[in-house]
Amino acid sequence: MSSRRPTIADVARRAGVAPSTASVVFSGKSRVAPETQARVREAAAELGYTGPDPLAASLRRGRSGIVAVVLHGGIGSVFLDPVATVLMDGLAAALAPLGAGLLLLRTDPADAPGGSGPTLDSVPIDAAVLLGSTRHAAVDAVRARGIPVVAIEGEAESDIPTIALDNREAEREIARHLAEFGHRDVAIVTLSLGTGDAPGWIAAGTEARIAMPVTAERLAGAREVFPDAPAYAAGLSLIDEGLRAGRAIFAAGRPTAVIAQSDLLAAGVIRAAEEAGLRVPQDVSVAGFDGVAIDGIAPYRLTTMVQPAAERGRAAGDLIAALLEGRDAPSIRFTSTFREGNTTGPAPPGGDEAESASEPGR
Amino acid sequence: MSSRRPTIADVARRAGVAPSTASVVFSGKSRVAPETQARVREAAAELGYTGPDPLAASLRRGRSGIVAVVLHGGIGSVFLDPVATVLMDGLAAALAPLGAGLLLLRTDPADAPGGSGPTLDSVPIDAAVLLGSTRHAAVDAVRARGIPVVAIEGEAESDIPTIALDNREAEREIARHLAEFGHRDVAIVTLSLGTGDAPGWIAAGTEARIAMPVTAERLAGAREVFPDAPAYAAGLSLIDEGLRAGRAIFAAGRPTAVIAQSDLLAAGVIRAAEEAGLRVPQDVSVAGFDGVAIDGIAPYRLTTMVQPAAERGRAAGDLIAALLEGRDAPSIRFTSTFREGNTTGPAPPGGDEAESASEPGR
DNA sequence: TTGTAGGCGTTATCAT
DNA sequence: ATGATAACGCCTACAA
Repeated sequence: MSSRRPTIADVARRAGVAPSTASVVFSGKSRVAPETQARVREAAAELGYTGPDPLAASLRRGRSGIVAVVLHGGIGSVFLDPVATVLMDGLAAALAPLGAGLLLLRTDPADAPGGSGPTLDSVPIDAAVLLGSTRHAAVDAVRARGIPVVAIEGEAESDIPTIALDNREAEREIARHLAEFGHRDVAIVTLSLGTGDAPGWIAAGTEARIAMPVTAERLAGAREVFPDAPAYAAGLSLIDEGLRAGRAIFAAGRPTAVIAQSDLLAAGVIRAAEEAGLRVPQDVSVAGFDGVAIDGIAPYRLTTMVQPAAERGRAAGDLIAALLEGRDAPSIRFTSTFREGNTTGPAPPGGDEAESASEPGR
Repeated sequence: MSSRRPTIADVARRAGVAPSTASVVFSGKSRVAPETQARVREAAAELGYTGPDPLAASLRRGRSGIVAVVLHGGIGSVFLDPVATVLMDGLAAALAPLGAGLLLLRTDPADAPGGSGPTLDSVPIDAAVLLGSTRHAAVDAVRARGIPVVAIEGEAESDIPTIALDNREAEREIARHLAEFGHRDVAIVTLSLGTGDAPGWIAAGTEARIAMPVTAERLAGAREVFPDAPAYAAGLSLIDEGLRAGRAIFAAGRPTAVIAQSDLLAAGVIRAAEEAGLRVPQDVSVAGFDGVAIDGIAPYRLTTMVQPAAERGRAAGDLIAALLEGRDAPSIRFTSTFREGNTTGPAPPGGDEAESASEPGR
């Protein structure tokens, strides 16, 4: 018969009430006589009406109940990182009471013209969370529209409220831990530089061009303690990438300790050390960063800086909630805490030939 | 001054054109004189108008550009599984040309009354993808509204189009591979039962109650070859869970082969074997399932059934695209292919005491 | 090429 | 407790 889906107006008509009354029956916003209520529900059932259309309701309310999460790179590569995963869980938890869901968006929809993918400004969102860098063309447009935007790990200079981490201080702390153990000959494995360069040793000039804030900050922290340590940049935060980096490092020299910028990388470095016949921590100490649970690295317990990932996600959610209510909310900076595991120990005695791991790359 | 955001009508007025003209300038749906266009854009810039409101546009078009992905459990636990991750990537890729983004929704919004979380029927979506089970209250409501729903790994009996996998046949195939190698004494490690039970040996009666289709199907396939093999149910698909299961198995007996229902579980079983002083594959063979890249299990290459995870995700996306265009689209069943690695081999000779791994649990 | 008009389906407000 | 009305902001025939 009718090809059109029934609307709340149809239901109201059939039940013999006003549309506004029917609406209230579904939203529960105000009291309705039980009898009227029953009539409305009955009419709805007869018509096959399943409730207000979310799109129309959203327009009317001015809220879609959707928060965008802007990712760098594909879903696959982002969620391989347990930190991102935990962050998202925290975020989802904080947003759930708002009834808001998470919409995954990527920054670079291949720029193909003609609308290849969904974009920040083509999609009905109430707010956005930036996961990597805050530099993104559509961000300004979205903010201009009055939509709250929050960043996790963004550039410091931006005026976007940020859920930051004490990357530099934390990395310095763990570097000091190694220094106190007597380590002098240390190598560093960094996260992606974000420059598009392939993984490999970081040349002197490259260091200033690092595009990923996290990477740069953690490196700077380590550098405060070990200014001349050679650094190898990994591609992604993965065990296998750490393995590659570790192989390169142990092929080039015999540092007594390796500082990895993530626990996954550290796990890979440990593998590489084992491969090279080195015991951890007797022959070489390995330190990580993040402190999230890593599947499959038992029986090691990494010495690492534990960042409050879930709390950060939750904080982002709370911040959004605040902004959405019109309160204004400040950036927050979280602190990491040192956790000693069984992967670091005193520097082995002997072989004090300075800089045995020095600048191998070229 | 004005507190209200400018609308396209404001822009049109200021530019001295009709609203429809301004609209066309932004959508590019039809040619507009360059000069008019410039006037409109200028007016927009002056007013701080950043483009049509996606919500209003969506209502008008009847499309929100959002596809829901319904997950079982938190984001954290779902994305720990590389298969899910790859599936999602494929899905996102297939949906991008449609300009559709992925909205993450979980099945069990803690059931807290009063609307604790976003739900399938409270959110403006164009379609939905069910990731785990298809049994979900809101699904019917959504389908009643005419919204396409597609399942990945759903119950067979449902009338929802499904992207299926030959779980049973595939697992039978790999079991046969082991049988041909002479293995008779085999243990099985299954994925979650979905019953809420804690990990542990599967009692005879439990087997019929398995709620996760994948688990039941793969188990059935293995059972065709090894009807009496003891089976241990893991909680999640994780290396550490496989390790736990493996420990339990090797503590209880000395099977010559272990069939794990996922590669992650297999990786854990291998660890457990190493712990127990068993060499893989000389002393014990280990077979997996999925064939996705697993971070950190080098140098092993698992013998496994490779499922086309990315293709499945893409197929789900294509299916949705078809349904959205009104074409109707059939369920698809994908086939897994056997891949021999270095973790399975001939059953070791000797010790033929039948069923050395038999029913240890109780 | 540009303008006019009507409606997409709701819900908030105000009156009754 | 219920009803009438007016937006929410846009888009698309259709007419000029």
